[in-house]
Amino acid sequence: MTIDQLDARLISLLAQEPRIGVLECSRRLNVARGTVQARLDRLAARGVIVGYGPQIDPAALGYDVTAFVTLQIRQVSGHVPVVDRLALVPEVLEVHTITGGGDMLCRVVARSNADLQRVIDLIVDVEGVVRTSSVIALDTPVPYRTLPLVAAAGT
Amino acid sequence: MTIDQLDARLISLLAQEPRIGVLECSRRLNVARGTVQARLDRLAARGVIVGYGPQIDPAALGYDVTAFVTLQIRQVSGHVPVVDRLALVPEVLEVHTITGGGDMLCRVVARSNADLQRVIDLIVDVEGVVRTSSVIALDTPVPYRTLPLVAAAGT
DNA sequence: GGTGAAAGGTCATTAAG
DNA sequence: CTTAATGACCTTTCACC
Repeated sequence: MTIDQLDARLISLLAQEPRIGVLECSRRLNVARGTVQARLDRLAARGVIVGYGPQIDPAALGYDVTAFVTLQIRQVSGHVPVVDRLALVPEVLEVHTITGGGDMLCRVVARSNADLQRVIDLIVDVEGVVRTSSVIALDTPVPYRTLPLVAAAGT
Repeated sequence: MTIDQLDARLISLLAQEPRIGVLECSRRLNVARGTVQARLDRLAARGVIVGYGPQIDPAALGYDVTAFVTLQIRQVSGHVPVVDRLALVPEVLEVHTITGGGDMLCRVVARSNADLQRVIDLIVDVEGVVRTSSVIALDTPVPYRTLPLVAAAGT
C-alpha cells in the first residue's frame, strides 16, 4: 500500500523535468526502460499518479486574489444540491465538507477584491447557503506541493 | 494580459488527454503544428502553464486525512522563520498568510486521525506558533480544478 | 533490437492587427 | 509595420512491436 524509493525517485525526476520520456528516465535512474514503464503503469493504475495535465496558475490569468470561504448551510436541504450549484461557479476551485463550526470550505479566486465580492455574492445566492465567512490569502509562502510527501512515503 | 479561445481549447484538450502530443493537438484543433507549439511556449513563458509534472494523489499514498490548520503566530518573531520550519514538514502541503483572526492557513495531510495529531504537534512545536485551530476535510465533492476558470478566461 | 512516428528547430510566405 | 499563422524541410529521439 505504499511506494518504494525507486518510485519516489521516478516521480521526483518527472516532476523536475516533465518533458523527458521513459527512455531518458531509465538512463537517469540506471534502470531498464521496461522497469520505468512498468513502474509508471503501476503508479497510474494504483491512482498515485492521477495525471500529467498542464498545471495552471490562476494569478497568471489575472485572478490575483485567493480566498478561503467557509459556508454554513441549511442542514435540512443536504449538501449535495449546494455543491452542484457551487461547482457551476468557475472561480470556485475546490470544495470540502468539513468538521467544526462551518459546514463547507471553498477555495475561490477573483480578479480583485471588488471581484471577490461578486464571487462571494454568487456563493451566498446559492440555495441552502445560510452564511459565509471569508479569509483572504495575502501570500502563499509554500505553494501546493507533494514532492516532500512522496519522498517521505518512499523511505 | 489574458488568453484567447484557442489557448483555452488547447489547455482543455491537454488537460483531458495529457498523453497526446503537439502534432495530435494541432490535428484536433485544426491549426498548424507550429501554432500549437508557439501557443504552448507563450503560455509557459507567461507563467500560465506552470508545468506538466505528474499529479500525485496523497490518499493513494496512504494519506487519507486532509485538514486545514489555522495558525496564530507570535508577531514579534515575524512569519518567515515559521514558514521555513513548516516547509520542513512533508505533510504540510501548502501555507498561506491570511487576513482575519488567524495569521496562517496550512493544508496538511496525515495517515489517520491519530497521525494528524502527530503532524499538528510538529506544527505547534514550531518556534513562534502560539496556537492552532484545525478543521478536518470529511469529503471533497469538488476537487481542485482550474479548467472552468480557463474556459471563463478564454471567453 | 529494429522501425515507423513524432518532437523540435528553422525558414519563407502569407495574412491580419 | 508588427505580430502571428502556415506549410515545408530536416535531424534527433522516442515509443511500440
